[in-house]
Amino acid sequence: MDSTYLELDTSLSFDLNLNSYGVTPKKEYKEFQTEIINSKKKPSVNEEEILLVEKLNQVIEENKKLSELVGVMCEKYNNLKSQMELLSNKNNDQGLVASKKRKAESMDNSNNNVNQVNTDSSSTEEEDSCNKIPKEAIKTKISRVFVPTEASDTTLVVKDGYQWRKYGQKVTRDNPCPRAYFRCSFAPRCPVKKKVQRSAEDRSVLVATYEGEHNHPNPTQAKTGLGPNHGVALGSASIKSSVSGPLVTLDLTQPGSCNDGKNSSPDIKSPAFQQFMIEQMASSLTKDPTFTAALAAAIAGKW
DNA sequence: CGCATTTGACCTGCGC
DNA sequence: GCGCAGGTCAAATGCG
Repeated sequence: MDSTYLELDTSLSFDLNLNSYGVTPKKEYKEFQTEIINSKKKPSVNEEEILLVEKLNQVIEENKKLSELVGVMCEKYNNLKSQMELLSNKNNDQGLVASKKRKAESMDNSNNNVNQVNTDSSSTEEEDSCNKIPKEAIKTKISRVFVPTEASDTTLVVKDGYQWRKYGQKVTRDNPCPRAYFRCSFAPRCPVKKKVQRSAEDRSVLVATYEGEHNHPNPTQAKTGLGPNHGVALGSASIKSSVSGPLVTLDLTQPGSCNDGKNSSPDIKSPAFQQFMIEQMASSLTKDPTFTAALAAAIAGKW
């Protein structure tokens, strides 16, 4: 399988500060502040200037906090990833001990097979061919999407273009915010599930975990010729803009596959790829009208 | 009336 | 074996 990783490390999160462009945010802001002050020589606008500087400082602080948050998230992701690699290595060493999957999941699979038994036998053949490997590692693609929302917004809705039907909600131990469970309802047999929960650390961030792959095109993107999975970027790393803000997608697909347990895409770690990602992020931000409008508003002191 | 959402009950895996 | 926690089911409820 072509599972790919977004190898995010803390350095990348610092790259988000645009350090890679040779310009530190602070420096840029300071230059900007002096520019503003120099450009406005009227003594009557002093108060306005002070106000502007204060607001810019606020933005700097906010940027700092966001960078720290991304850093923490990346750190945790890397920790989890290394743990998962350790676990998968263990499994390989032990001759791929059968995973203790829940009966419900196997029932889901059997239901799928029942549904498809008359029309499609390929799925059962596929399972037979990979009998020795845990189904989870083969069939379940897991990716995580971080969606910035307003903290006051209590709805656990992540607009990704697909149609979701909520089938459950649960409060988990590690997070006081409830977790909502969704199934893709666009196609009746689409196996994709989605869990949405607010981040315990930052209530303004929704964490959507996608499991599985859509067996149909994205309803909203089908017109543009994009194939399945592009809407949530399953199986790939992506940064994209949305109405509510930029989405950061992390693919948590396990390294274990039918072929091997090694990372199949080392290029992602390369500086070139990270540079590409940075450029994509910068491009997304500058192209995002919401962001540019907010920036303009901040400059104009209208926040 | 049909569909989506809510929510308590139930099921299953896991650790002790 | 028991209890806990995560995940799912399905009846009740709400809404257009």
